[in-house]
Amino acid sequence: MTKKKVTITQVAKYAGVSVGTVSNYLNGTVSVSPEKAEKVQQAINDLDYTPDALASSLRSKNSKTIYVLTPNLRNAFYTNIISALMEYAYKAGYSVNISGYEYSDERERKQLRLLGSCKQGSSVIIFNGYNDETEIRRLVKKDMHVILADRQTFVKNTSSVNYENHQVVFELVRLLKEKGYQTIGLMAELTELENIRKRRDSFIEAMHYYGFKNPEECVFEDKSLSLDKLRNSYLYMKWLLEHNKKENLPKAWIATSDYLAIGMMRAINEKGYSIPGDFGIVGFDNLDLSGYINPRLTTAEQDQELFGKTLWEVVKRMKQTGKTEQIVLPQKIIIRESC
Amino acid sequence: MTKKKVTITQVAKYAGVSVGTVSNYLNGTVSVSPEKAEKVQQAINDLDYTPDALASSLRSKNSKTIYVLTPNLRNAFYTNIISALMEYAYKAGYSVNISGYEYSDERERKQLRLLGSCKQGSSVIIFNGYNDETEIRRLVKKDMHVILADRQTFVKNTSSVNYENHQVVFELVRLLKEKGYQTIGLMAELTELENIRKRRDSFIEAMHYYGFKNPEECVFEDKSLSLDKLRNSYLYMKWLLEHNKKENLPKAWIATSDYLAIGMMRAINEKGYSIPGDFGIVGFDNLDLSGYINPRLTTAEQDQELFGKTLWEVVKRMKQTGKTEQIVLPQKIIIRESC
DNA sequence: TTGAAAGCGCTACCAG
DNA sequence: CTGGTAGCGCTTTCAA
Repeated sequence: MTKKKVTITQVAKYAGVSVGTVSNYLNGTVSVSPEKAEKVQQAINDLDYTPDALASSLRSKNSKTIYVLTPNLRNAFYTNIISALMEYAYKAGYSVNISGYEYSDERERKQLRLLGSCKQGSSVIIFNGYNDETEIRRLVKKDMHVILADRQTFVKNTSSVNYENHQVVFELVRLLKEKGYQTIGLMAELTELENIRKRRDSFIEAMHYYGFKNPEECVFEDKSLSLDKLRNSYLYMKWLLEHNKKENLPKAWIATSDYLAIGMMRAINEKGYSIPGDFGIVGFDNLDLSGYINPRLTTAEQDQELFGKTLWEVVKRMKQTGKTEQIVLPQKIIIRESC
Repeated sequence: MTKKKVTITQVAKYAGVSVGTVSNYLNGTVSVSPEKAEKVQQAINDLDYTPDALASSLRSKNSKTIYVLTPNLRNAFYTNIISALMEYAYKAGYSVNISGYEYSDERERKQLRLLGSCKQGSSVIIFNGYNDETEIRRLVKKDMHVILADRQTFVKNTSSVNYENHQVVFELVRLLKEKGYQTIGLMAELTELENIRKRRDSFIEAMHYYGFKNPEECVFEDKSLSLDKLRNSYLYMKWLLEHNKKENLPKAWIATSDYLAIGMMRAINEKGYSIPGDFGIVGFDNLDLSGYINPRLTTAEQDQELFGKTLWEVVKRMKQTGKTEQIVLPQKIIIRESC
């Protein structure tokens, strides 16, 4: 009872024309006479024909899918960007293929390797990632368009889209200093990630610059913080609060992501401390939620819609011109209640 | 300077065997003698060959990609489920193709139509959605395996995975009654979505059952609430608070999603009211964040990891047996501080 | 403009 | 077990 797949050949036969004509009609590569066109359309309707995208791109070496490799889909930061990207892709008839590597570099390399079996000319967007230069070069050599997103590493013949991460940290430190905080701590995730490392380094620089002492000792980082951030930062902060006198902890905190900040806030709240009274907190990302929690979170906004849009534009331009480009997007500090 | 794509033919030539042998070696369909195997592997390494997935599935009519159609990626509910699914898919060498339809039924149909050009035998997972029966039937007719997720609509020859939405609402109403709330309101999104409608209907039933009067008047629903939930529920609640005396509003609220609940909480907070003192709130979903906000949100948990896993199992079973199945997953109420 | 024919890179089948 | 060969469904020459 299984209906046989309708092919272009059948359509051609039904319409009494050649497959070439049907193909031309479908793609508009060459114009087709009105009568034939009508017959073909009729056949398509009658037979309920849909072109096979696979066969099409096999032959035409031109795939309409964008591959996205991301740490995971559990972080709104990525999903917002990808959403925006998908939006543009959709309008242009592209589809988006997503995979996650859960912050494992081994796994990332594996996925990258898998991508090697996709059509040349496909676009590949890689979020963060590390220790992957070799695999990336493989892809580039296979003529894929790779775009490095939200990371600093530079690989030859790839494009990149990033947020500015130096100046914004300086501004954050200055803001906290101006608000009167005498000590500032940095709560940071896994520093193998380039942009987090950048924020860490800039933090130390800025602290020196603004006259704080021993900034190195104010950096709190932990591998656990890159996974299940909410829970682990909560646990970490809770531990800090239980094992230190309040006076010995920084009065203000910069968290390298809003998730971290929110987890910390929970721990601080539970201990009976107030924000921003006892501790000031600023985050990074400006998640949708960050303006709705209590107190509302001060954070460095990274415009994700813009990022997604930029990504799409780079994809398109690379297809057209084959040229790579490096783009740096600004961050903006959103001052709310938490510091 | 562009490197020509390495094909199976070249590998065969280089290794001094036939393409068939290389294919057999690669797929393990038929065993290959050790010497030949070694030669082939050598050739693969030397030439840096990667099989073309497209050509492979064109020929074998067996695609290893799962298509997911979701309202969007901005809701952690979906992304958590998809994350879990991706995890299983990844382990089995499948890839996941995601598109969003932004809650537009027209757009959903369009995407569904596009999916028609994918390989027969592919799996398609559709989250929510409505007015799409015709397109779904088309896909089924083309021998695709379609799985309806988180929706009640039944279409012949499709599988489905859902949460139980009737009993859980009864339990919620009972919980609030037992906590002493005299009036309960329901804050609900767009009711074209089957599961939301189900919650609404169950709410009215449950309210009657537990002796509340005029439950129909306690239903607050608005189309705006399905998009940008956080902001729009905040705005809606703010409006309600400004245009009604506190005594005239329900003392307890059931929101059909945590996002809605969080937006409402913000509005209540801003007005200077306390939770759960002045208003009790319960949500639906149990987002990661819901246990970390202030006050911690009581909510009906829908185990998203389990949902994703179930989805994957259904995909696999459909591929193996071709049989469809209907699965209903339980919800669990997580009692925290907000009521 | 149109039809015929030659593949895209791979798997499946067949004979040996 | 192996090599040869016929396609999967489509696009793209190329002549007509």
